[in-house]
Amino acid sequence: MEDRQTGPGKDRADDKADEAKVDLIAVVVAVNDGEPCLLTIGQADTLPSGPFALEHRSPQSGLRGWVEQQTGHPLGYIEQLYTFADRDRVGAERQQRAISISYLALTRKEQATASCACGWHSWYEYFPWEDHRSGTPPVGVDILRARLIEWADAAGDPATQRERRQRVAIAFGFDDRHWNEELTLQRYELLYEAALVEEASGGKATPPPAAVSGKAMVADHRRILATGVTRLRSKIKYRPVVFELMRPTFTLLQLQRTVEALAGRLIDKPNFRRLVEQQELVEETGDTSVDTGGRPAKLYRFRRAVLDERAFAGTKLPLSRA
Amino acid sequence: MEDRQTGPGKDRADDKADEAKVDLIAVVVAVNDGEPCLLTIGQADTLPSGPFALEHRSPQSGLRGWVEQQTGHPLGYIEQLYTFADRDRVGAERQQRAISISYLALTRKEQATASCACGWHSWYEYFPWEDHRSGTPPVGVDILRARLIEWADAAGDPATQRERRQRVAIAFGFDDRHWNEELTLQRYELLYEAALVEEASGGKATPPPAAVSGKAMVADHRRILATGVTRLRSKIKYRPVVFELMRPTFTLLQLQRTVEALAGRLIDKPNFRRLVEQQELVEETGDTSVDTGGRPAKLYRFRRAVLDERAFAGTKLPLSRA
DNA sequence: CCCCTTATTGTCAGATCGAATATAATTGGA
DNA sequence: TCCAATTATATTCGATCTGACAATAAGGGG
Repeated sequence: MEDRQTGPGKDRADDKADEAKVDLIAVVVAVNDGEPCLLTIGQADTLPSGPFALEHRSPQSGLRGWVEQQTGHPLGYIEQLYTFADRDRVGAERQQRAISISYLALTRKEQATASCACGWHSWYEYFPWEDHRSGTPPVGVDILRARLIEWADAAGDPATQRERRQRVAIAFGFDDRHWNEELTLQRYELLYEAALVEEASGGKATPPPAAVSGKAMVADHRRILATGVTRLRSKIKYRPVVFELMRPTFTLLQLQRTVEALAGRLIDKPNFRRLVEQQELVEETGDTSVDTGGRPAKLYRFRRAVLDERAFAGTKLPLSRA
Repeated sequence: MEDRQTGPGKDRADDKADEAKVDLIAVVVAVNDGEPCLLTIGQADTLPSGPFALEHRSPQSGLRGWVEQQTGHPLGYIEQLYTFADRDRVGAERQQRAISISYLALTRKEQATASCACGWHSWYEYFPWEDHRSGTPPVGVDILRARLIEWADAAGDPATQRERRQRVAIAFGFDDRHWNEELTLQRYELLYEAALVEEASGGKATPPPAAVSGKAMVADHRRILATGVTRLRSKIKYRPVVFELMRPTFTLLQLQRTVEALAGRLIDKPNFRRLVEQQELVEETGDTSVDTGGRPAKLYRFRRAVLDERAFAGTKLPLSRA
């Protein structure tokens, strides 16, 4: 079975020119005090990464090694995100192809080890327009809106103009449309196309100030981050992954704040409680939290058993429409 | 920005040993007469694939080239599935790492070109236990069930026994649990672990006959197919991808049969109609179908405009519980 | 004209969801 | 000590969605 001789993928002329460098790259997320944080190295503009080497049994294990070596941070939950392999994705300087297999990792910040050239930064530093927890759109969105409409109207024919305006309106929830937090990647790609982020166009156009257009990253790392944000915002709605980010014991409000941090929007407290409880995702520990004013809150822990008990095709947190 | 010097992934010692062969591999799906079909080459046991070469602008374009060359079939819709890269995934014979970037492609069978060493096969030939459209579980599932329980009980300690039994029951919907059609990959991996499919264990154990355990495929192609089935069964619920598989014009029953073919289960006709219509996914053409007995059916076409109009975070076809 | 087949429309009860209200248990200050 | 502020927790209500089923319409063939 292993040694077939017919069919392709085997009968190719084995030209060594087809070989490629393969990198592993990680979007490592934690949530602290209601801020979703990203683990970076360098000038807070680089994701941890390293080459996929022969001694690695699997890409996951290779990734764990690189992240731990570069940041001192051991990883828990990991899932594959996407494989980036377009020819021009990393600049045209090298003739060898650059392939990056990206992963999303969830941890907690506390286990931080001491000194290293790494740091945690709120992911809203990179995407200021993604944080809608204040109820209203963040500052600067009006500037982006103006520039995006400018870009749409700069198109040649009216059909393209309309099409661009519509894409912008849907992605950003303009014109009475509701904000869809899962479109992070679409929004970033739109801003890139409109040359409103620093990474685009090799610095020909002049993007808005960083407070509006966000902190840039090396190569296409910010796009990879956007991919991770989109995946995570989608996944918390049907799989109990939030708990990877929680301490062993927590209050329901802490849990809610974590979800809100990831989703970038507020959710209704009673409804959130109802959902979490009727899904039996958590159980009381019996203790109550040391208080920050007001009535003490019960402490809960995640019922790991649910991971085995159920198949989770619909765990839905209350994050639908507007 | 492109020529950073700090950070990893760059400061590595450039040992050529880290290079790898990267393959592109396609799960090409069409639906004909209510049967979901897979495009294969070889002895109907191989997915179209080929090396990712330097001249390819992107993996997608490379994939299109390989599939067209090997099967004569042009591809339309493509999405990335998963990147397989574990060291032992393709047999231990070669010392070089084998990486496969897999894609899911949706087309229609009609555009088939003439002679080539390729063919279409119902995907239920590979996964007989996945077709629940008759209402009851397919024949042979009782055999699998017995063998799976046998496997569970073969575990050393009682804890592992219980855990295995529970995994089996959830994945296959035993013990009054409902059948979840999205767990195709989980089920295949369970059968693999229990050595009930031919690919497992190098032929040490004796799996059930092919009519029960399904047709085997080369290397890990069947696992890749299972990944594609899972993805597609999940995706039809929240994105209007079914229409990639339909003719330009179709009746609502044809549309329903296509969804049922993919999902492997029957759905309620009036509810399906209601959903499709209230989502405004289709519009009438004005014509009616040439009839196969009974009242003539209106013909519809897909409203491509919805792809632009909406963001599709919840299009849900009626495929929830039992 | 009757019967069979398929298409199309309609109804109804239960579950879900978003929104809002009401009550309980603390802390801190008057 | 009592009141006000704060946060936790419990309950209600109506709109919508969903799954199940029933009813009617429009053809073809005897």
